[in-house]
Amino acid sequence: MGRRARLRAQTTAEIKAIALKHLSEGGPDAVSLRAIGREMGMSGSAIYSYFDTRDALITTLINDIYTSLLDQAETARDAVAPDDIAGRILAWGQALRVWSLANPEGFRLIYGDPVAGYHAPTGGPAPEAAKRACLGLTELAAAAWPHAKATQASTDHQWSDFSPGLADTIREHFPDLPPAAVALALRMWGRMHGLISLEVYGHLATQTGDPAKLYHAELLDLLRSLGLDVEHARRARTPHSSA
Amino acid sequence: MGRRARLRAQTTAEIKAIALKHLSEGGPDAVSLRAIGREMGMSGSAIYSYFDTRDALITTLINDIYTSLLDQAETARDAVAPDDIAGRILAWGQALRVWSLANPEGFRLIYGDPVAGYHAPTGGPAPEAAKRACLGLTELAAAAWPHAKATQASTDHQWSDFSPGLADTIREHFPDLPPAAVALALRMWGRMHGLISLEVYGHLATQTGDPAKLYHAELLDLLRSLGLDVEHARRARTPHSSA
DNA sequence: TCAAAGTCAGAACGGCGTTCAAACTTGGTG
DNA sequence: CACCAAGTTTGAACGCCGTTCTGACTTTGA
Repeated sequence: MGRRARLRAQTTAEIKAIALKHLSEGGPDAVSLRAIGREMGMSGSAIYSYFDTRDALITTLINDIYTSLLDQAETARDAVAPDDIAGRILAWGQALRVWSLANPEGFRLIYGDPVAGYHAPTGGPAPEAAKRACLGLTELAAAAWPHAKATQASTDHQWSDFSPGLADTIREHFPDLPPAAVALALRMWGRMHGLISLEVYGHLATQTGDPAKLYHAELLDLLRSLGLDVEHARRARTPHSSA
Repeated sequence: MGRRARLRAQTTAEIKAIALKHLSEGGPDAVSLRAIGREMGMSGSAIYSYFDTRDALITTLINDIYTSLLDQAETARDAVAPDDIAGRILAWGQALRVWSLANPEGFRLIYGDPVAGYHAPTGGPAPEAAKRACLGLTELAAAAWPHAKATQASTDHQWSDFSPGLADTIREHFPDLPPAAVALALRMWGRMHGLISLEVYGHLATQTGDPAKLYHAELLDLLRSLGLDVEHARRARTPHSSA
């Protein structure tokens, strides 16, 4: 890599770093090409050498942020013994919430309206990270499935209910998993996402002063509905931290 | 009301109507004072006679939209016999999803980033509607509580966990309700919100082709975890409509 | 009748994303 | 070495935005 390419990579990284700083400090609309250039001592239009458009910059930000979220979730999960299924689900869920509250603007970027007028490129904002999220969840659901299938099979799901790409990927990694378990994974995702989303967007703060306790109770209820040992997980309760 | 006040009310209504049209057609950033004025044959600055700022207009839009959501949810719930608790919860949940998919931009306005740079006035965007939402949910949780308390009391909640305003309001309407039931109401909200939010923001479309089935399964699981009769509710299953 | 209050247009300010032509810098080839 | 092509950067420009301000016009009510 020649000198030119090195400078280019460095400038690109600086643009992204400043964009991230502006994002966390001033929200999505503070990520402006002109403002970034101003802070770098460049004109706003110069950034077009590095990103075709503002949306392209936002897209790479989403990619980076989504990846960091999954790094954290996977790390938290893998810190728990593989046979402690309840603990792994709990760790994953807590990691999601902790990360989301620490990076609310990142959460908004991934799961909310990224930015005014932004439209994600085809294939979603961050296909790679989304796939990891889906697989991670499915792994947990697969581990819990032997305990959960008795209570979770009440609705009939078919493979045709899911997108072909997802179905193939999952059957490749988990050959024996029935489609109902994939539905369970998506519903687990929804359960975690619901309270976190409400909290990040400020809809819980007006109701409860201890959202952490609420979320933990929800995770325990989830574990219970999966037929997993709740007593064990309750001892690992996180302190009630406020955001 | 004099002639002048009548004209004023009419113009205000027209501004709101056009703003709603632009919102549903072009997303939040299409709600621009200049564009509204242009469509009405007015200058953009003239709108400042009716709304102090763009945020004020957005705030009243949120109020109207939030109110329409709750009208629909309450109507759907009240169409079911009061003693059919499972049916009422199901009706409420389905109404939330149907409305949200029919008014995705409204959903984003209420529960997501309303619009670039918008900051809600103190007390939340629509305190009145939010209160109705909370009370409606609590009513359902209260009705289900006799069946649910055996399984839902695993975490200890106190009244001090909730904001004083909420606690007082609820104790006024439901004197005998324990705080754990309020926590249950909030968690029910979170469960419904999670999948709906993922679907509205397009995160489910890449995974499943039948989000309605997934959501219905989630509601059934919720009812089951409340100790309610699921068989009866399953017969009232909604057809699998795609958004 | 007449002043106060309300309503409106139009210009202006500073912000934005984006485009474009022109200058400048760098890289590699003959 | 010279030289050209490619990459980089600037600054002006276009059209959009929210907001403010001034001045004209209309309605209201005493």
